[in-house]
Amino acid sequence: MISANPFGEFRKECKELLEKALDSLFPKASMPKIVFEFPPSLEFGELASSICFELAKKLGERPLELAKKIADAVSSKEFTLVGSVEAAGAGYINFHVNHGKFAELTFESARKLNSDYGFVQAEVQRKIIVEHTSVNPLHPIHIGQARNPVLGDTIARILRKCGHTVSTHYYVDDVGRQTAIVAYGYQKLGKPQPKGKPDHFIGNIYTITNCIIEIERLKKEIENAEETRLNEEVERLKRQLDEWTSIAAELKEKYPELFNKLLDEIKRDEDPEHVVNELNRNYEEGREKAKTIIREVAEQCLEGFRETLGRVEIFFDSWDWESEFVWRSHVKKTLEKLRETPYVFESGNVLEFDADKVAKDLNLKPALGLREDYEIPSLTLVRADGTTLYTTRDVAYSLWKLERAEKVINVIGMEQSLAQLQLKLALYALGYAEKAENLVHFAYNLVTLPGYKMASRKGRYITFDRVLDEAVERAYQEVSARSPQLSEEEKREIARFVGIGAVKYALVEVDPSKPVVFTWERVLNFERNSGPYIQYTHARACSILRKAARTPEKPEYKLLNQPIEREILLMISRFPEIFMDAVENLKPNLIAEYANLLADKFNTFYNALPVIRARPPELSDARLALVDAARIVLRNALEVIGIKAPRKM
RNA sequence: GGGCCCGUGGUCUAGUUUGGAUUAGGACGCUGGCCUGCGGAGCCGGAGGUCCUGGGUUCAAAUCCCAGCGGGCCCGCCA
Repeated sequence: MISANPFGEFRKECKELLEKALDSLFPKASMPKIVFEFPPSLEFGELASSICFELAKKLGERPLELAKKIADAVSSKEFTLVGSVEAAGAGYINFHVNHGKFAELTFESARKLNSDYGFVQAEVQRKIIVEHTSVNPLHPIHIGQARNPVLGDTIARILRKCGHTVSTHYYVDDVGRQTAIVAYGYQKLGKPQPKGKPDHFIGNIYTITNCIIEIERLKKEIENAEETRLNEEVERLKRQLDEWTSIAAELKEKYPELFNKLLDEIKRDEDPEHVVNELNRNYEEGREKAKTIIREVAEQCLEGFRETLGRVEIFFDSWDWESEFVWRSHVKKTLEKLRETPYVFESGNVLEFDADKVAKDLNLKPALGLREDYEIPSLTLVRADGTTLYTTRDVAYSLWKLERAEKVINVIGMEQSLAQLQLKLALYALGYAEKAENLVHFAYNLVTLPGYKMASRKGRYITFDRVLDEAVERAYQEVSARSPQLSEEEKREIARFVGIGAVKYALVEVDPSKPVVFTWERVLNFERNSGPYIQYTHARACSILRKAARTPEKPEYKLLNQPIEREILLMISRFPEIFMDAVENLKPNLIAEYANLLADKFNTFYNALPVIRARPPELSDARLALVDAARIVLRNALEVIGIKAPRKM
């Protein structure tokens, strides 16, 4: 017999036993919901119920007395996976598994299901779009943004594993002032061939151009403010100017040639900002000249992104260009429909969306987790010059996605929570309540640097490429020191998956809602609690199986009675439940944490007990089955978070 | 000013949604052991804690509620 969820079978049996016992003992009493918890130690069994504390009040008995009665009643029933039931502590009912039977079920299930073990299929399989990464094509992906692809890719992987049809989408944000700025600089340089990696090259042009334009803009604003004698305003602007001037000095030192050339060229324009705005408007209108230049820049950036993401084996099914939604009138049509609702109004020359009124009229605040007295800020849909804003265009894009999938998960940093809320309310306003409910904002917290704040517009960031380079280099040094006998090619290969495994693990391991402070120490960890540690443990398990060179013919599972063996058994049996928990709550970190804990236990086992030379042979066979099952689960867990499980390293 | 997120030994982190066991799990760092054993990227041991604070609910609170405090983010005709 095998099961997709061995621990679930045990849990089910415990529940049935407890229900029957309660029913026969207290046929008339209304029972609290039966939930189980994990005892603090295996001495107290594998599952426990604290129902007696609650029942004691209702029935006027002591919890422990009740627990004893219930345990006795349960014990008179027939068991299959349950081994024994007892009352303990102040009133717990503890359920122990029958180790022999449970080990057989668990290890045989893991080994037979193999690469499918743990991945319990969803009851309803859906079409799901996961939009993630979507870094603007202006500069390289930096380490602050790298949490996004790693989380997004893992979410896509776990959803696929439970049978959903998942499509990963990258939203190319090529519309807007920022892309116009970089294209402007690129044009000023005479459309140069990139030196080095194209996204890095474009990133430098962007930062420098943006900086020069900002300085010009601030100088003009200060002149204006001085004329009207707004002293506070002047001070504020001067502080901003100071900051940009120091950024300019940094950039000039780092990239003197590029900086000076851009400065000379931009100075020729009377009003660079006006040229940029013009370019932006021409692009939205789909004029050929603007299209050629902006697409050229964006494509170069994306080429760099594909290379970086390819290194970490993250790929996309669809690249959705924001401009397409503008040019093909999706945005215009959506705006027209929004205008017909009572929630859009003009203010000055701009068009505003009253998100708060929608929430109030449809009574959505409680469902959205908002207080009634919280007033949701309105959203500007259209600028005075007639161009649209990012969130406006995102409404059209979201509708497009929701027409193609039953559920859409947007992996976007939590700093965009308000915009995502306004977007959702726009869908409600348009009458797409069901679609709005199928739109999920998967919000994750920021990655920060200990010294200063990363700011891509200011050119202050550590690129993802650099982090990957460092990690692979460190891994190369490690592998060279540990295994000098390997060929150069083998060392390079191992260094690659070890270094990248370390980085991915570090980014996926932490609860997405918690902030992460980036340190090299965190990412370049190859010891306990790291990707490489789990990879190493997997390789160790493979090594035992390789040396044994036999399949376990007649394992006697009840001989696996050492505490560490029972702990590993329990963990392997629970992998399917951990996976389901990770899927339902979109918490990929649970799988990383689980894999690390299983690796810990496996290493303890490895060190304490012999496998191949264990006697009698039936015990050796049972341990071999355990090792094989652990190997399978470690591999499955690593693969579902996108980390390679090597046989050797 | 308003909203959201986070707060757990020196540092990092699990547990908080669904409250439970005299001992709040891990890791790093510190420290003492284990290299003739199936891979030492390992194993075994030790020291180190106001679970941010104060109230409340409960037989039981790191977990739930209220009020604060600290840090981050957002409240733009940026994305």
